[in-house]
Amino acid sequence: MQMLRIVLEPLLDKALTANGIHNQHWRSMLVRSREHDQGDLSLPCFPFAKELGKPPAEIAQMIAESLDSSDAIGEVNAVAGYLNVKANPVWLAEQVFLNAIRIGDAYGSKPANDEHILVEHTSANPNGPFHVGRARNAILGDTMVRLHRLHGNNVRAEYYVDDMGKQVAVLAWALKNLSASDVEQTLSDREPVNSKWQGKADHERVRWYQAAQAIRQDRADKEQIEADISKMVHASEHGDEAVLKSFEDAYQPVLDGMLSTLKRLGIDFDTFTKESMFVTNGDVSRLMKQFKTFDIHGVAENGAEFLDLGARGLKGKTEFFFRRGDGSSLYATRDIAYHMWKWQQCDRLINVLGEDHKLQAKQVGLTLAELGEKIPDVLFYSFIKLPEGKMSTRKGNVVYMDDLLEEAQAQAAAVVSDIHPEYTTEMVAEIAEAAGTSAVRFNIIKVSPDKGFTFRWEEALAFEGGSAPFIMYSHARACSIARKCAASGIDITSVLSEEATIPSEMPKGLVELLRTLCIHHDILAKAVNDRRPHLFANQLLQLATSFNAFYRDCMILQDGELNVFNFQISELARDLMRCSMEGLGILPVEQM
RNA sequence: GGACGUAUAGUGUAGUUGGAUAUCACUUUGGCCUUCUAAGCCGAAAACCCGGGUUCGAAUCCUGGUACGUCCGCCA
Repeated sequence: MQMLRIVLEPLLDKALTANGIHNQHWRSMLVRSREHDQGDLSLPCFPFAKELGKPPAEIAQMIAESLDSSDAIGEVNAVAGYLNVKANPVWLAEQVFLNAIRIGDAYGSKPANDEHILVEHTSANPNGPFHVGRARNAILGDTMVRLHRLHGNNVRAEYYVDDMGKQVAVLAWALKNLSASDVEQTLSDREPVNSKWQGKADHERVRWYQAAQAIRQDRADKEQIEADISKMVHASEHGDEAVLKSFEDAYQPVLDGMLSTLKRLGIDFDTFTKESMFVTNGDVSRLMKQFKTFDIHGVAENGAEFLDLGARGLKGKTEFFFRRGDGSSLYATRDIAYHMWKWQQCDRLINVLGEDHKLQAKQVGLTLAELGEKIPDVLFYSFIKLPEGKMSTRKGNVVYMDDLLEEAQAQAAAVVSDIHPEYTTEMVAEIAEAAGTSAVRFNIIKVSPDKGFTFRWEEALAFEGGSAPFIMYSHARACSIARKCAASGIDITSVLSEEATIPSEMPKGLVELLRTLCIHHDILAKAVNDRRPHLFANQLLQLATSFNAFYRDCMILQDGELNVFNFQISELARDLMRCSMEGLGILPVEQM
């Protein structure tokens, strides 16, 4: 609780000095109380024991007794060697009314500061529909974008389009050379496209890609095919505009299909940057020339070139190849050109990458350092697998995001119409869509990114306990109260601007809500700075839980009588829930 | 083989710049709707991979194992 810490530290400093403790190390020992019932901040006094020659319990007691009082401090106690300080609930309520808990908005409409942040995420090859594994990147990335905006930063969400190289070439070759019947014949042993997704280009065109992959292995003229594809790859890497255009015609509808899936999850991008740009504008060849001048530059037998990053501390395979024997560039080379370009337009750079990119990111980082550039922050995440094992389109062991969202919507609709038979079909569909997509996002974001994750339908579609609908429900309940007040003829605007009397005695649920409100911003800052969005997801669950406790203990409208203070707190909490939900991509519907 | 990451109740998960009685949810189980939305609330049971070390104090740090994941392409 930062706001309490600011008040407490000078008082503690004085009390500690008075008791003969002079080193300043204690500041880092003052931590959030582990025993929530005991306090908000705690100071373990064990390290002072040696210095003072007294038992820790006694020292804690001495400090407690010599601590000056303050409006901010409610209780001070010394237990088992710990000095516990609890904030005064009345003071917390004052802080809340003074707007100390305000956070920004998730749409970045009015950034509070001038720090420009570029978040690059997703950047999936445009060759097929998203499965839930690939979607972890998009959900993490979009959440980082939203949380940074909530934190007041100026953020750009960027998708790096892999518009050259072998994967796109294979897709382009297939669309040009294979008929629909060729494709269906080749893939006769696989599941057909779900009829629901017919006409959605990511689902349809991936069949061409898959058929081409099969044909490249088996067909009699496979060497000719390979040569054709190589020729296209080679041309693209030398910036051949006709070939790049044919690639674009092949992948763009696929990419559009993929983006419509993300759109359903509330995920948008500000800019799309094509990889080929760095070839056609000459950045890549300039970069390769510059690499030649480095003292860690090396040449292989066939003329391929590399940097020996072993000299810069890289372990294992230390040669980082940036140029093939035929003179063309590699993906990583272009990635470095891309990073230099990105650094020209932001103060901070965040890349969201799967753990399979760790080595590559290390190589890019070391090379950027060699070039005198800054190194980007990277948010790595571990993969999502299925109970049957690794997700693989080839083996048919895959769950498409489109299918998951449909199922989530359907199951949510069943719950809504069960609870509220009086709702119209349209209302049910709308609420179910919000609850379903929000639940899918939340179930992925609430888990620490570095933790492996096994996708299970029953967990992805859980709508109780620690889920998005649980949070949405608390918020909807707050909305319902406000509606009820308005309906009973209360002038909401004037009531909210009244100066309410803060009660000196508060029920437990109210105190808990105030304490939760007052650490909300601290947790947001930590989640953003440490790139750990799940911390904020857990805080939002805590906020919803605290609101439920407040709802239990504090009546707002009773026998037609409005409790102004309770209503103001309820509305503040409601607003904080709403913008926090938007920060995680949960839709704050007002009625459920 | 080498590098990196992960290991917490039956299940999933939080907590790791060392600190108290280890968080939350699901499951199991006992209660609460004639009062602002019960997708809710209150209670019970249940866990730090194994061995050593450092420390007043270790889930957290060091070390040695074990299990799982990822990488070790002139692919992207």
